[in-house]
Amino acid sequence: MPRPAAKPAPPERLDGPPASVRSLCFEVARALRTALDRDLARFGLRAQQAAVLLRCCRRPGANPSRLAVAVGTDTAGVTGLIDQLEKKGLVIRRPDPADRRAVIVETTKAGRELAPRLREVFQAVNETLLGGFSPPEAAHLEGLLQRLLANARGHLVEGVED
Amino acid sequence: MPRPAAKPAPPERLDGPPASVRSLCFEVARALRTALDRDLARFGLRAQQAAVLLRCCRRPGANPSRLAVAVGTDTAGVTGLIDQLEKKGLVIRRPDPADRRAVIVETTKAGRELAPRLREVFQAVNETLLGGFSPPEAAHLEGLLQRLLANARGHLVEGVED
DNA sequence: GCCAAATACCTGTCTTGACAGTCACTGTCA
DNA sequence: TGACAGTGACTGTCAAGACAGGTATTTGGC
Repeated sequence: MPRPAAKPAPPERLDGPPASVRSLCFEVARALRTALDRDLARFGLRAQQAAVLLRCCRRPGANPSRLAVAVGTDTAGVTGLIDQLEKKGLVIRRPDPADRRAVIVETTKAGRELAPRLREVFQAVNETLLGGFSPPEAAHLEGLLQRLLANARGHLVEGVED
Repeated sequence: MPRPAAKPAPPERLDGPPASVRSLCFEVARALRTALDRDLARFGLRAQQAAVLLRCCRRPGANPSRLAVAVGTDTAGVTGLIDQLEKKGLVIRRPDPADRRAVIVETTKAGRELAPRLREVFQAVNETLLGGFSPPEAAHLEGLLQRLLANARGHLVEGVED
């Protein structure tokens, strides 16, 4: 069951050196997730559950492995998310006829009907997030974030050879 | 006990519309946390535990409320983090003589000795993250992230009056 | 065709984030 | 002084991220 409403930690500057890029990334992500969870609460869903549902709608024939990559977790996490969505009657698991290890996740009628309203929530959050950004500015920001992401993932890969 | 090493989800592009700013924020935060956790694992700490410890070192006389704001969670979360650090012998709780409700979190000798090495890890991740960014570019990015954060938090506050 | 390796999914564990609820204590105001 | 709202910390609950380990199935090499 999703949280009713959230009173997130009060904004405040913390670090001696003004908030680093690193901590800003964490704070933005946290605020975003909280906003999504709160706005999705009236549909009885959390952000990740909604993301999985939308993904299933957009790309029929979804399986847990691909869903995991799409929503940024692993197959174990997706197993739980699908469990919840199945309990709510929004998706069903079906055995894959082509591969008996695999599972196909299909949306139910209820799931497909809910999807557009969830998309609106994501859309609204996206727009609020970029409020005051001109389209070229937003595109620029996107490029910068891509570079951050590449750097962060690079740091991960580097260390593997320890 | 911290995770030994991490094999994060393979990088891949997912969304029809190229990754949105929103999902990029999530992905960057996730990659960052994983990187920190992995690099801190050899000290037996997770990112949040290390953040709390460093905060206690930097600002002696820390209490859970302020720590919560500093590391981006609530007092309940901090209670758990302090529990872990106390079990590891890196901090101790002391009653606040001035306010019998309150607690002062102090670093132990072991905690203070560990701190510089933790700082190095955070520093290294910060530098990797900003690899290829010139100082003015990094400052610019910081400003953009501040705007994102304000927007995301604004969206939260907006909705409260529903 | 057979066996080992890889793959797909699941279960269980640990940690964290975000609450709600509780208790003890403080500060204030009548 | 005595009631009372507010505060600080804690407990408990639920969902999620990130693993390890396990089972069933497929695939590739021989």
